[in-house]
Amino acid sequence: MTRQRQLIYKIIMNTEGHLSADEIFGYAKAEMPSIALGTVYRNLRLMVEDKEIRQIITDYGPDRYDRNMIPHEHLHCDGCGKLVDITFGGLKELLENKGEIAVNDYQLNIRGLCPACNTKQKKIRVQ
Amino acid sequence: MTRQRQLIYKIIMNTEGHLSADEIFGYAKAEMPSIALGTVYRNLRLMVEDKEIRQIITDYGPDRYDRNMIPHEHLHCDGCGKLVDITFGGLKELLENKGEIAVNDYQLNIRGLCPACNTKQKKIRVQ
DNA sequence: TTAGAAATGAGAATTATTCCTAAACGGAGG
DNA sequence: CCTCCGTTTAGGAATAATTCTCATTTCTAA
Repeated sequence: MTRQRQLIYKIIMNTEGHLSADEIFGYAKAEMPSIALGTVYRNLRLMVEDKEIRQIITDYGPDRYDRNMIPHEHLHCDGCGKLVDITFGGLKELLENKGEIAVNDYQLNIRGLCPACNTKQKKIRVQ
Repeated sequence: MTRQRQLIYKIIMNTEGHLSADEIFGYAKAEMPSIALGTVYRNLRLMVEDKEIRQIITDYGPDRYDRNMIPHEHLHCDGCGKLVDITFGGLKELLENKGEIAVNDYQLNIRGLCPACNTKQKKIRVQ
């Protein structure tokens, strides 16, 4: 494992949120000014293939990368604009039973309101 | 509604599968050689906004467009390579009940085996 | 220590999509 | 039918994200 790959891995592991390749490149460049964007992309792809990290494909910008390998869903909140993790256990099994299919991997992207914004919204409605 | 938009709409409605913008452009050009790719993209975006058609974002190539507005999921089969529609009713409600969120829209992309390939696979295992 | 393999840095190339602008179209009112 | 005016188009340039190329550098193991 190269120094570059170690650094990229460390950055993702030390970050709570969801980083884009360019953001990771920015942080990496601060510690290792000679690193190239292509190296970041190559290593991200390799890590995704090795299932060390998770890739989130969205419809409103660049892909994002996530240290959380526990299967979970992503919610793009129309209220606060954030990309939020949602855990919804057993979806894989549910899909396999209902659909007569085999699921190797899946990605569920939701657009809607996160728990916080949804609660706010309900209160407004009640008033 | 312009002739261009009518043509694009007709092409999508007359196609069973999932077309990319470039494929739609190809069919449209056959009937109206002067049509521009930008026009195809613009009208596709407008139709998606008006919910006349559905956009499928994938992780292995260009976006695809689908006439089927009934909520459904997409399965990219590792066996035969096809992009298959899967209908799995009530997922929206399930998500809203479990997650305390509001769902405006969602997109579920599965990678795995379609019913046909899955059945084949099972038979092989049994033998 | 050195040959061969693997990974890097720098930037060109590719892919998918959006943006820009002058020209063409279309339909409401005369 | 004209003509005006807002809308849409064609064509191509621009952009954004990502991958590719290749000479150079860095590892690895004999």
